[in-house]
Amino acid sequence: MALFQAHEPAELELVQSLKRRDMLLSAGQALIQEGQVDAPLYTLHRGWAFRFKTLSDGRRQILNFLLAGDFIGVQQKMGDAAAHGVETLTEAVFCVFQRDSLWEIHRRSPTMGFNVTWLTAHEESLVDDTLLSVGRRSAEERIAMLLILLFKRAAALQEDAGAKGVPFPLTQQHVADALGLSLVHTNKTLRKLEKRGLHQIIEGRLFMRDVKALGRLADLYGDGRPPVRPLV
Amino acid sequence: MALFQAHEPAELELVQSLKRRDMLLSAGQALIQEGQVDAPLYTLHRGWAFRFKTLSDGRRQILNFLLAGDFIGVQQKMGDAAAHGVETLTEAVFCVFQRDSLWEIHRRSPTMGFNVTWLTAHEESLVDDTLLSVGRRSAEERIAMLLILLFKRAAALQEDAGAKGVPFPLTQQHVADALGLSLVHTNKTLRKLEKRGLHQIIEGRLFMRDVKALGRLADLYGDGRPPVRPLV
DNA sequence: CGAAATGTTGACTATATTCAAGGCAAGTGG
DNA sequence: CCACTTGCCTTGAATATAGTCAACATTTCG
Repeated sequence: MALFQAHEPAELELVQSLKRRDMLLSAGQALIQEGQVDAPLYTLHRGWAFRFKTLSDGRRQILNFLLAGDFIGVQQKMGDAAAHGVETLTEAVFCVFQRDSLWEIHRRSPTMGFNVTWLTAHEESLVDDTLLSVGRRSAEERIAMLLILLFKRAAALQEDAGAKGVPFPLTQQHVADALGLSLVHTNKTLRKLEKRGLHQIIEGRLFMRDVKALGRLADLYGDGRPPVRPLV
Repeated sequence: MALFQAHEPAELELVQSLKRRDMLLSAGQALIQEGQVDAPLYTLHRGWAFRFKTLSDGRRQILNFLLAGDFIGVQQKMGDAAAHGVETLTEAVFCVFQRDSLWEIHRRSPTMGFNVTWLTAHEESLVDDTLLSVGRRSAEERIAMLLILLFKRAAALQEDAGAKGVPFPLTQQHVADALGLSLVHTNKTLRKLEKRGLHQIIEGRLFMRDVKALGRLADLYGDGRPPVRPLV
């Protein structure tokens, strides 16, 4: 797949040797509980998931969405409690690594170690983007931004996203929780943009009807296309 | 200093060999411009700074605050434009590395490479925390959270923070931009908490007057004490 | 000393939240 | 097969939190 770098056989072997097993979860299942100790490392092979945090009264913030190729669990140190939960949005397959694989990767392959750093930094930059949205964009702008970013990420994983759209497995509650909005306001804003002909969500698929207008709304720099990335 | 891990002589040497020079900036100076290409890597040795992003109409979001020991610039790939700016809050000393040091660190010391990954992941978790605040906490709660977190971080770098307070070089505009609030609302909320006796800011120093009440307000789990960390 | 940056406060407004009610589609059990 | 529940989407009305505007005080700094 064009999104991912080609890797040396030795690197692939290394990763294979650290891999424990595959894990299949159905939609809406928890992969990591908030506060869980010593959660393993994962990569997401297929499907969608998200990382989140909650306050004690139940308010939830989605930190980012996870798509194929995302690496999960670098944040917590060994022996630490997970600072965030991870839950699936669709049926999803994860590749499970034991906790100390992070160290093994660094020890046995500087290249792969570097890749892990890069992946981690890249994920941070996604959270940075969301923080800018949630802190400084209006509801309309936030939604425009989210649609563009998710569309681009999902489109990088498939062929003809323009015509067939991309999967959009989020409920409006997920959108609200990702953008720091209430469910009701999210619904109204989503409807407004759809009525203006900017996008459509039909049967769980997202279609971009006016990317330019959405981009203007979101004040998006650059093409927003995800960079080519390493795969662990 | 108790906050930082002890390192092997070989590791210290490696870092020294990659170091280009020291750099002194006065307060309010830009270290990295948003969009700047091929910015070097830095560590912050002394002083305070912050990372931020702006929208084209000037709205600004502060992503996080940087204190002594923080590593700067891992996010951008070689040849990439910086996705965020960095600016000093106080006079500050930075240690400058050339751009490819990141790779050299990984190549020449798996341990230090691992540390860089850890540091990057840790910084992400700070942004995660802020995103939770900005997305789901009220203005009062956000401010309580920010005060606690900055206090703990600053206190870890000095002796008797309880009595003498910690430096607090932020203007109210910085607080507003970090929390996604307007300047006026930030001012009013800050005054409200101060009148309730939760904290005081006097001559650029922050004093915690009722940490428990602040913690309750912020819905803070754990002790919020920053973990022991590697130094690069 | 004067200018510029920062902090403070009140009045007004707007964006977004909460509350409430209802619709639709899918799944479940009798 | 049909009533019933459940989850998700939709909409209007009332409310609240936070934003904007404006004016002035205070501090900092050249």
